[in-house]
Amino acid sequence: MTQSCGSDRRSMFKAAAMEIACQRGYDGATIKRIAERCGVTVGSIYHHFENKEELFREALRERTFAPVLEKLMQEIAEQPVEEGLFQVAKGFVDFLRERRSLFSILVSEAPHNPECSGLFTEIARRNAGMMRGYFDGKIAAGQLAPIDSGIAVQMFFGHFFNAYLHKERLMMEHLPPVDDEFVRKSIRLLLHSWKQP
Amino acid sequence: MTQSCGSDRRSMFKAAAMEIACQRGYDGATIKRIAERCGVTVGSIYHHFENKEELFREALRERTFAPVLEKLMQEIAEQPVEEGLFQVAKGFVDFLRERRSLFSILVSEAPHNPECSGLFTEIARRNAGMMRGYFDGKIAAGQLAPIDSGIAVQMFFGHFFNAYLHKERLMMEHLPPVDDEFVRKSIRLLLHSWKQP
Amino acid sequence: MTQSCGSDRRSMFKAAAMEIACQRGYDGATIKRIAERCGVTVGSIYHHFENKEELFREALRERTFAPVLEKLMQEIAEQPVEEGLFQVAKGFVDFLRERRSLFSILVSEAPHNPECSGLFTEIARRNAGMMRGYFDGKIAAGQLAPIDSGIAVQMFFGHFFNAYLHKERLMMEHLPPVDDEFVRKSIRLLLHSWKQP
Amino acid sequence: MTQSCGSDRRSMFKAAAMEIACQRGYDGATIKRIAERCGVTVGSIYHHFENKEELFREALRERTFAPVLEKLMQEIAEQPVEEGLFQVAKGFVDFLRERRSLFSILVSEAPHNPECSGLFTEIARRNAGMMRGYFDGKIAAGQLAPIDSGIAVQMFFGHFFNAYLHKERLMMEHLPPVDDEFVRKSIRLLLHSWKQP
DNA sequence: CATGAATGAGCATTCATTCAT
DNA sequence: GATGAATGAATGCTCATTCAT
Repeated sequence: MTQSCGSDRRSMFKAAAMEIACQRGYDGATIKRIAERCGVTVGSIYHHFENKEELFREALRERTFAPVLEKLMQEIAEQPVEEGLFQVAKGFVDFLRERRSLFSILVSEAPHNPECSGLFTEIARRNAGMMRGYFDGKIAAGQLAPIDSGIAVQMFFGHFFNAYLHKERLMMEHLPPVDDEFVRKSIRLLLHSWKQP
Repeated sequence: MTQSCGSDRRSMFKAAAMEIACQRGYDGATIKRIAERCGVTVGSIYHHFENKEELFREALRERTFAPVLEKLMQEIAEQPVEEGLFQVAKGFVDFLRERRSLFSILVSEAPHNPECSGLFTEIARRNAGMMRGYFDGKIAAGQLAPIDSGIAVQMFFGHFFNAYLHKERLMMEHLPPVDDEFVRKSIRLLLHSWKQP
Repeated sequence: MTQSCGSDRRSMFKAAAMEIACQRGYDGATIKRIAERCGVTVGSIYHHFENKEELFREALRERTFAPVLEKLMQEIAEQPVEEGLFQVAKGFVDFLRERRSLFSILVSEAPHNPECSGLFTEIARRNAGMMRGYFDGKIAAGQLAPIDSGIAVQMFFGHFFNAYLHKERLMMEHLPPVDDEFVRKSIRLLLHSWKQP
Repeated sequence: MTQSCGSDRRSMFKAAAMEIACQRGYDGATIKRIAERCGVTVGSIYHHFENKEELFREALRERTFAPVLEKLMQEIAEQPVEEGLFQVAKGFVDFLRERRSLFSILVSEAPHNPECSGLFTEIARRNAGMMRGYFDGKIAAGQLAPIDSGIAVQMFFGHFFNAYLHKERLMMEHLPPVDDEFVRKSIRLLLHSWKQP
C-alpha cells in the first residue's frame, strides 16, 4: 500500500512533467510548475526524485512505442502488407498524439543532452529492429520486393513522425490532417511506384 | 566600408548564435556565451540587435533552403526525375549539414514559440510549394504516375530531414551514413514499387 | 504561528522596501538592496512576492492615512474647528513623518507609473472625501463661512504636505520646523482673514 | 557663430532632456533616449556635457521661476493685493505647465540627490524671498493684516504647486481644473476668513 | 564635432536544488 | 512524506560612460 501510494505520487509527477514539457519544452517544464500542477511544493518532488533529470529520464523511459509495436506486430502478422502497415502507422500516430511530449522532448533535448540522446537511440533502435524484422519477413515471403529494409523503416516511421510533427506540433495549417485517409494515401505512396509504368 | 564593417559585426553575431544554438539549443545559446565566442561583452550585442529574438530571427531568415532550391530547380528541369530528385536531396542534406542549426532550432523552439513556428511554416511552405510544382510538372509530362504531390513532397523532404537528424544530430551510430549511396537508395525506394509485382 | 511567521517575513520585506525607497527612490530600492538589508538573498524575496511591483503595491496600500483620519474624525467631531483642524493636521504630519516613504514614492513614481498613480488617486480621494464632509458639516452648523470645501481641503492637506516635504524631505534649512507652533500658525492663517478689516 | 552653434546644440540637448524626464522621470530619461530625440548619437551628448548630471543641472538652473517672478513683481506693485496675487499665481501655474519637468524632477530626485536638493532649495529660497518682501510691503502699507509672511508664502506657492501636481501631473480626474476660476477662488479662500464672523 | 562600437556594472527575475521543521 | 524558506548562479537586458576613428 505504502509503496503503491509512493508509486502513484511518482507517476503523477512524471505525468505532469510530460504534460508541461509538451506545452513549454524541457526548459519550460520547471520543477515549480510541475509541483504546482500536482498541488504540492517543490520539495515534495525532490523527495521522490533525485533531480529533474531523473524525473524526466524515468518518465520518458515509460512512454515508449516499443510495447505498443510489439502487440501490433502479432496482430498484423497474418494481414496483407498494406493493411499491416496501416495498423502500425495508425498506432504510431495515435501514440505520438497521446504521449505527444515524448518525441518533442527528445528531438529538442537530444542534440545537446547526451543522456537524452542515448535514451532516444535505444528506443528508436528497438522499434526499428522490430519493424525491420517485419519487412524482412515480408520480403522473404515474397510479398515485398527485395528493398533495403533499413532505409524502408526509416522512411516509414520518419514520414509519419514528420507529418505529425509539422501538422500537430508546429501547427502548419496548410498541411492535410494526419487522419486515416492521410495514412492510407501515404502507405499507397510508399508501396506503389511513383513512376509511370 | 563603414557599413560593411557594421554588417560584419552583425553577421559575426548571427553566425556565433547559430553555432552555439546548434550545440546547446536556443535556451542554451545565451547572449553571454555568444558574446564570449565573439570576444566582446553582452552590451555589444545589444548595440547591434534589439534583443535575442531579433538576433535569431534575422539569423534564421538568412539561412533558408529556398534560394538553394530555386537554383536547383532550374538546373534539374531537363533531367530525368531520378537524377533531379537526387540533386535536390543532396542539396538539401548538404544544406542541413552546413547550416545545421536552422532546423534543429526551429524544431526545438517552434512548438512553444509562436513566432518561431510562424517562421518555420513560412519557410517550409515556400519550399514545399516549389517542390510540388516540380512533381506536378513531371506528372503532367507523364514521367510520374498521378500521385498525391502534396504528400509526396512531405515524404521526400521528411525522409532526408529525418535521416540527417537521427544520424548526424542525434548521433545514432547504428544508422547508415547519409551519403550519396544512401540518397540514391532512398530515391529508388520512393520511386519504385515496394511490392512484388 | 506558522502563518504569522510567513507574515512576518512579508512585513519585514515591505518595511525594508519602504525604508530604502524613502532614501533612494523607487528605482534606487533594488531587490538586492532590500534583500541585503533583511539579511537574505534576492531569491527569498521572490519566494514571498510575485515581483517588485507587488511588493510595493502591498506595502503602499498598508501605509495609508485613511484609517488614521477616520479615527481622528470621530475624536474631533465635538471640538471647535480650530482645535479639530489642529488635531488632523498634527496627525497628518506625524503620519508623513513615520511612514515617510509613502508620499515620496507616490509623488516620484506616479507621473510615469499609471498603477502607482491610480493607487495615489484612490487614497487621496478617500481622505479628501472625509475631510470635505467635515468642512461641509461645519459650514452647515454655521461654524464656518460658506467656503468652497473642495478647494479648502486641497489647501489644507496641500499646505502641510508641502511644508513637510520641503522641510524634512528636501531638507530646506531656512524653513521653520514643522512643529506644533507651525501647525497652529498655519491654521490661524487659514481660518482668519489675511486682509486688514 | 561657432559658439552660438555649440550653444544651440547644448540647448537642444537640455530641452530634450527636460521633455523626456517630464514624461518618464529622471531615471527614465536615458542618454540614449535624449540622443535619439535629438537625432544624434550618445557620444555627441558627451561631447557637450561632462555627464548626465551636468546636463540636468544646467537644464534645471535655466528653467527657474525667479526671472518670471521678478518681472511680475514690478507689474503688480501698484495693484490691489487680490489682483496682484492672482497675477502671480497665474504666472506660477503657467510656468509649471510650460516647464513642467522642473518641479517634477526636483521633487522626485531631490530626496535622494543632495545636489538636486541644493539646487531646489536655492531656487525656492529666492522666490520665497521675493514673495515675502511683497507680503511684508503690503502689511506695512496696511493692506494686509500682520500675518506671518513666511508661512503665508509657503501656503501660497504650496497650494498652487499642489493643485497643479495633483491635477495635471498625477492626473486626478476628480479634482477641478487649475484654471482662472480655480485661482481666483483659491486666493479668495486665502485672503478672507474661513470662519463665520 | 559626431559616430559607432564597446564596456562593465547593475537590475528584475528565474530556477534547480537544499534543508530544517 | 511534505512544506516553506532560502540559496546562488544564471539570464535577458539596460545604461552611463569611454574612445578610436
